Amino acid sequence: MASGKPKYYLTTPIYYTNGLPHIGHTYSTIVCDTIRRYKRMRGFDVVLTTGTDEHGVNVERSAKTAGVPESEFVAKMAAQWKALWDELGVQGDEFIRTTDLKHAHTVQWLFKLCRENGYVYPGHYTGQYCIYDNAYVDVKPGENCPDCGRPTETVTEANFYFKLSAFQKPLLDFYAKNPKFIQPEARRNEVLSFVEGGLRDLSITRTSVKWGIPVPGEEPHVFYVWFDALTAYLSAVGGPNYEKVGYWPASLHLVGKEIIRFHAVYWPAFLMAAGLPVPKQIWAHGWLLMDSAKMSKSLGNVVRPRPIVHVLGMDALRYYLLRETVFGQDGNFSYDNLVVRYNSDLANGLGNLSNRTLTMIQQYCDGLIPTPQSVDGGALGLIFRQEIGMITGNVKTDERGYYDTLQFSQALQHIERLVSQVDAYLVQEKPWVLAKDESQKSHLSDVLYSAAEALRIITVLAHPVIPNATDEIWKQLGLSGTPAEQDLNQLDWGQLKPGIKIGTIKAVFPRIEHKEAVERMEAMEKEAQNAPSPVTTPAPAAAAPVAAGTGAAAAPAADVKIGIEDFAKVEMRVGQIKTAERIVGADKLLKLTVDIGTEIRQICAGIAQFYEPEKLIGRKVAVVVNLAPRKLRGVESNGMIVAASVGPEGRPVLAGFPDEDVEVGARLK
RNA sequence: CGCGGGGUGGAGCAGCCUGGUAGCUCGUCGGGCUCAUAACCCGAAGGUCGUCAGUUCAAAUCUGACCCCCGCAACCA
Repeated sequence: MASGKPKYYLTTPIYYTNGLPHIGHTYSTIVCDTIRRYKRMRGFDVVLTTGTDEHGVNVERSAKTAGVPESEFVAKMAAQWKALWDELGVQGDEFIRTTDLKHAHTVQWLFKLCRENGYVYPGHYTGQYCIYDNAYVDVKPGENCPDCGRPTETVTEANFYFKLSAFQKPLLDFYAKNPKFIQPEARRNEVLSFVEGGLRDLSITRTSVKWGIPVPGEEPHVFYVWFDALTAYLSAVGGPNYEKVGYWPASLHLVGKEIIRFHAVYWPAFLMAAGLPVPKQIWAHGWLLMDSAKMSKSLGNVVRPRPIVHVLGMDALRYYLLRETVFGQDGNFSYDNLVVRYNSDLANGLGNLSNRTLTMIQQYCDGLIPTPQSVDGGALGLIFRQEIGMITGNVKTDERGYYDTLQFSQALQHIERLVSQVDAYLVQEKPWVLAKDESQKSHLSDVLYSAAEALRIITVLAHPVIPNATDEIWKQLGLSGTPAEQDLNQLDWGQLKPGIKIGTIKAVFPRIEHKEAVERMEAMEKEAQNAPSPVTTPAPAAAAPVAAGTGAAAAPAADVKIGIEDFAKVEMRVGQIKTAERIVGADKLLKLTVDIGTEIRQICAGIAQFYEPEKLIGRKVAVVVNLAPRKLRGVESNGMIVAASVGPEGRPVLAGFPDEDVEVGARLK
């Protein structure tokens, strides 16, 4: 560890293990891995931490559903997260689990420091608690649970508070002194206005939860989410011994925009309270939005990384995620686009260039890198020198390049341009013509040397994003070592040594038929969604999930079977709509009165966008009659009209009885 | 006055912070080349940069107002 290199510590979010990774988590992680690789090549001593957040009620509940102890449940989940990162070529240096012992020690230590400094005090948390879901919900007293609709109770529990309110000014001062602390700027403004609006103290422990890190000497208190999870960044690099290990404070926490507040407000406040150094920068990236229309009709339109990796390879996924969206902004994900990018940029672009260059060296130069008359590279060399500067910056002049500023799409666009330049250069110089003329021998050598040198530089530049393919090209060029070992500070035209014997030529990005590729990925995705969840399956046959590599599955608890006795609890009857009217100010809701045989009920239904109220009168529908009443838009609703949810947008279609005239009040079984 | 994102040639996007030739991928049309992964290169057609007003010598870019679209939340029991 002791090296003269500057240290760089970066982190992905610590992912919650209640579910399995989807494309969004993959995005965060791949970005971090790319930064890590880049910084390494830049001469930094880099540590990348990722990991899993494994505590809390949700895990408690999922484990119960799966019928396994919490520790077993999270161990399996964590193993799957880790396995996926390996498949994606992510080089995590630390994988921290919040159930790790060293993490527990760090959290307890941080708590102790905060408490000693007077920023922790015992208090009571009062909130609305859903006893059915076993969780606090964010509603007013008297309102029902937003998840299950059942009544909530006002519960008060003892817990410890963190004096966040004391940090409003210190935080604002800190933001002012470190204007780049929160990136991008839009997010910074958001956080600023949040903090300026005043900060309330934060409850950081629970007694209603068991699955958590115990608060020493204060059992049954356990630490609550953020105080636990955020601290993982610190426990990964030494915890209480952070000074000895030497990587704290973090250079960069990369997070999704939805959790910026916790990282930019709570986390620095905790650290300030403990008297510890705060991280240098928080970068919030955007979301990957799905064009759900095309994905799958079933509601789970979650895209997972594995099918893509299986069909196109991990480099393709990495490349696509970084090339297609502007870092920091929201982006779109689509299989169509992915395959188009793969074919145009990777197969036809870099892959083909590598192939044609090497083939010519093989054919015209006996497979040896030719000796040029001079190594300055002429016009092409000039362009390359410029572009190297734009992409990687220049340490000497302290200029920052696209990679340094996390403008990955720009960096890659410039690399593409270089590929294109070399293709044009080849067409212009026509080495295949020169090869037929003995007197052009030295010119031919110049041209093919330049092409090979260009390829070598491109390989180095692209390596942080597409590590596999660039390793392969490097080998095919006959070079020793790997692109990762190249020093980006020294990268320049003319460093390729003539006379090297090239390796075996092989397509690095074989072209793929568009339709077939998309179909294969969609089919795999679908299959994965239908597969039983590896953890929820009772009596896990030890074998499957981790090794099989098909572990992608619906979130646990999604496919739990119920017995007939559970179904019998639901009472559905035939009802006839008597009146129907729109509710003022509500786009989706209709207020209906429905005759269910024994009485006439008022029921709200979210179908206003698809059904005219007048046309509903007299219609017979299926009604769930024993549902707890709930107020919607201020209007009481006593039951539910049964409807099918059609299409990706979930358009409601009322269930009905077309075959026979049924009697109002008849029970559905 | 709920929060946020966006409206740029046929499609999908970049450029906007740091005003000054409107760029990329796909598609279309024409040409070239044959080393290469039906690839690659060159050229062409196609854009009032949502609307209106303002600032400026100069606006896709800055300011203001407005119109429209999309997420989330509310209202889908």
